[in-house]
Amino acid sequence: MKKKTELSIETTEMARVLKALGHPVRLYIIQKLSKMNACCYSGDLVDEIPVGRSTLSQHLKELKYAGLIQGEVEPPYIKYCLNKGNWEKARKMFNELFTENEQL
Amino acid sequence: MKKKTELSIETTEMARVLKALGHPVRLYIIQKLSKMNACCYSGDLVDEIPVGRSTLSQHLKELKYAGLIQGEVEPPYIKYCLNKGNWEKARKMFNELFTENEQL
DNA sequence: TTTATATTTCGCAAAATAACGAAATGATAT
DNA sequence: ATATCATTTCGTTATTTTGCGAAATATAAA
Repeated sequence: MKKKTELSIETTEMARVLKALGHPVRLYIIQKLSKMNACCYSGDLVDEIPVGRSTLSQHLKELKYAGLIQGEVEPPYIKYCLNKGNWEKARKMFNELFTENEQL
Repeated sequence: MKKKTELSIETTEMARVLKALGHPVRLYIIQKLSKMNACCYSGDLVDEIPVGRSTLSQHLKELKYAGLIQGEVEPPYIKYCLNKGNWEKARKMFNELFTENEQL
């Protein structure tokens, strides 16, 4: 093969998810939501994570944009939970990545 | 908890791996090495991936730094393979991430 | 209506990343 | 000694990311 093809959409999409997870603060949030199978509030997180409120908000926004979490308005709070559907998709992608098979 | 602790080393380390995988070119390389259970040369990759030689080299360096691949000098080539040990570690980390359990 | 509370957006600065081509490296072949 | 080949390093530029505090938003309580 001498042709430079574009990388597949699947690869690009998966890289986007990995990138969203590739920051300690964001990974911590996802670990927490995943492991405890729970939801959380920005105000709780800001006490556990060494980062300011506005920065935390920015990270939550990115996780939301990547489709990994979703926010539910619950005045005066916003409750953040895993996006179960996309999380399951991610699980499958990762599984496939770690499953050795012969074809490309 | 009102104390802002540092994020754990485990989380920080895992984020580093995820970050290394969070770029389409790097993910493509890892997918290839993982799925085909094979090794490859920079010169082969440069024909498949829409990026220049020096840029590709940079990405390989990052994957190496993250411990995901290793290079074996085989003049005049360099043969890149998955770092099996670390790859297995990564697999376990990911598995744990996707395994719901109650404790944090 | 004013006050308080939780969170986000804005504006900015510093740092990191991505990409490129030219030049360097290291090895072999002529 | 010179030429060739695969790859990396260097120097640079453009873009993105990260982080902060101040200001804005939205909602509820006094």
